[in-house]
Amino acid sequence: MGPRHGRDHPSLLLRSAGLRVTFPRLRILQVFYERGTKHLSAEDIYRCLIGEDINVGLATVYRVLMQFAEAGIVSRRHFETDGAVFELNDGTHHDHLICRVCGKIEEFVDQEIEQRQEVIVKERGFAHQTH
Amino acid sequence: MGPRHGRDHPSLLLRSAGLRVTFPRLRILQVFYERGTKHLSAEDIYRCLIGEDINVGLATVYRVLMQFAEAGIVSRRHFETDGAVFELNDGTHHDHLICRVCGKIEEFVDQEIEQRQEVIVKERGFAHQTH
DNA sequence: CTTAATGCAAACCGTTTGCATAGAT
DNA sequence: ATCTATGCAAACGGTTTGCATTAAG
Repeated sequence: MGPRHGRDHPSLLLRSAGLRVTFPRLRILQVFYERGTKHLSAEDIYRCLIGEDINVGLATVYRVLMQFAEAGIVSRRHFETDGAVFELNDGTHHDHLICRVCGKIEEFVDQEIEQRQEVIVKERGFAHQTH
Repeated sequence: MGPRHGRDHPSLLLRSAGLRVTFPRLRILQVFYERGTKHLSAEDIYRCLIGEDINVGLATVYRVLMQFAEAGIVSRRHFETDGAVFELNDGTHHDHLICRVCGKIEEFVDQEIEQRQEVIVKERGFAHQTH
């Protein structure tokens, strides 16, 4: 059921998310595919789209990113800085390692940590549900 | 007398942080001590101080919180929501478990996770430093 | 043709800052 | 007396929204 992006044709990806296929949405997807950086702010994306033949407004970038996030196409992250960054979902979960000096973000997955998190959530999960 | 476990007299705490002892700073500290909730936004604190004999401005709340954070008295957190929350430092490190439905925050510490994090940071740490 | 998506500008919200005044040492 | 801290209001940056227009289905 989980959308397998990354290999799907962008139009199909949008359709299967129940979104109309429009220029801004395609273009924003493209930026994610093209860009080396994995974590992009709305502004980052907006700046990539300025000065092109067809104009895309900043408000649209925000709207599209929100829709993408709701559809599971991207994830919205906040880290410790103000302002959100968005990251294309590739179906794999991972954590982040952020350099406090240069802000560089590296990703990692550690099975031990994942397992312990599961245990802890389970331990407390029931308490939450009764709340 | 000497500092008592975990909670110095507020004035001493401020002094030892190199901060002048002022009404707003004392009052904001008090709010942290009195409030059951551990994670407070600037607004939360501000609202606690409205309608009292002496007025404390919102800008002051922000300024004081920033100073407290710099002095290590509180920590600033962002979680996934917009807006920062502040938490009194008690010297112990912990992680957070946040309910996606009601927003409730629980704290926990897990030694296995802490150790794995150490390992991972070390593994990648050198790469960072050369950067 | 119908309904959703877009651009633009204005609104918004949390946070920061400039400035004249009050307050701490 | 000095020099910092405060309140207020205005500025700010990121994000959202109202509305008339355009484009997708």
